Amino acid sequence: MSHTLGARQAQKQKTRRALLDAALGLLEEQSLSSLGLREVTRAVGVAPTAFYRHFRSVEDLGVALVEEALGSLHPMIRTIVSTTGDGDERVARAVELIAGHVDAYPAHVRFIARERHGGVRVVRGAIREQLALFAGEVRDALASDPVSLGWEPEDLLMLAQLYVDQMLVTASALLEAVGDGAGERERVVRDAVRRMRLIGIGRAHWVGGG
Amino acid sequence: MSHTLGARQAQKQKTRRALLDAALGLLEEQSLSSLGLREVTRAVGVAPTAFYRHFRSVEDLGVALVEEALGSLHPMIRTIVSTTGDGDERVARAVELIAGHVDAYPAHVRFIARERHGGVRVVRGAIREQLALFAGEVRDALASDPVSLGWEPEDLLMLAQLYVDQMLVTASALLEAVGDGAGERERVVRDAVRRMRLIGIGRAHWVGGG
DNA sequence: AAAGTCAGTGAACAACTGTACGCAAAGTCT
DNA sequence: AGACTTTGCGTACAGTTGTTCACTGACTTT
Repeated sequence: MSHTLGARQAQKQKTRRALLDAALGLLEEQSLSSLGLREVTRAVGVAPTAFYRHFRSVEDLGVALVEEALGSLHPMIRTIVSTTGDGDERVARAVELIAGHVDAYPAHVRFIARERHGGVRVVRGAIREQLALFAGEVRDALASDPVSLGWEPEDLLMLAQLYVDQMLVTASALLEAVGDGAGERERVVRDAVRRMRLIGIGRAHWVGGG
Repeated sequence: MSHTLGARQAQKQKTRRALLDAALGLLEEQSLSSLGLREVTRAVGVAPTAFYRHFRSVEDLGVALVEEALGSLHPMIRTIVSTTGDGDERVARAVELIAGHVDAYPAHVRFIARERHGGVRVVRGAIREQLALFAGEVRDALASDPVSLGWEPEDLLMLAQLYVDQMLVTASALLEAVGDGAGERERVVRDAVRRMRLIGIGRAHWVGGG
């Protein structure tokens, strides 16, 4: 069924990639709901109608971008979550990992930050779904940690969501910081570390019920 | 200088309001960078060219919306911040206040959440600026609290930003919850309260330096 | 009462949009 | 080798967009 992906499929994938990349580039300075199909094909250098061979609409392309941007992030989540060591070390390691990802895929990060609350319903839904998966993974990791012994399941999920949100806030802050001076980036990283540390302290002294 | 604002100016203000409201309505299901000038005037029932009598462009209208949506929020910030009482009471009061605001001005809240990372640079800048003002106010309030005695100024601002971010996260979560069942809303409120409480606990046990 | 201001009009413009249709040509299968 | 499939092309259409211009008519000022 899958020898080496015939030259036919290969070319198709290539065009598809080009469309996705061009869209991602254009989305650095606008949002998905204003992105035109023709705009994308023009940037790639193919006829407008070629678009339909790959996506049913721009919204469809948006969903594909979500899966690409967030689907590939699961390994990183697991890496962060399974990192051993002292609390502060873990936080620093996690923020470094996030910063590295932002440097490597800035357009993906910007896209997610922008479209998470953006104007396209299905894309918002796709992002929400992926983030819920992340929160689930983080919660499971938190659950298998002695610190979480007295915790109720509900509170664990709450904390996991807080961590996921912080991850996004940090990523988006880093993105905004690349424009400003070089020192700005370090300031953002330091701030992110301290936010995470404060949350960690809250976690350590948490008392359920209330 | 301001007798009773002649019938001329009054009518102008009325149309301006209509434009802002129509735009706000249209922005519930799309983002600013895809909002057309003609779309807005059509919704109001005036000629496209009338738009220019009030705003230079749609971006301009966006900035006006930011000032309207966030400028009017300063009193609420001060109310939250100056509320006295036990920690948990304050948190519950604050979340209630936020929830009330979301109920009263859902379109404004949606607009801010959407355009904070949206595709229009000047609007992002305007929002960022207002949020920085909020963070400053919160920091000042935190500074004049005995709990913050050992705190460095930098850390106080960090905490203030964390609170402001949480406010937005809560507001946007409440917005998404109105569609789902009635119980969903209470769940979101409970979650928000616990997040804020956890942060408060982290604050109480914070140790600077490190 | 006359002169001036100015919010809103309506027609016209070039440029753009998404989508439908049939065609070409290259890859794949029998 | 021949039949089939399918990616991409070109043309065309109706509808939309932002912006310009000269205009009307109600309100203000003198």
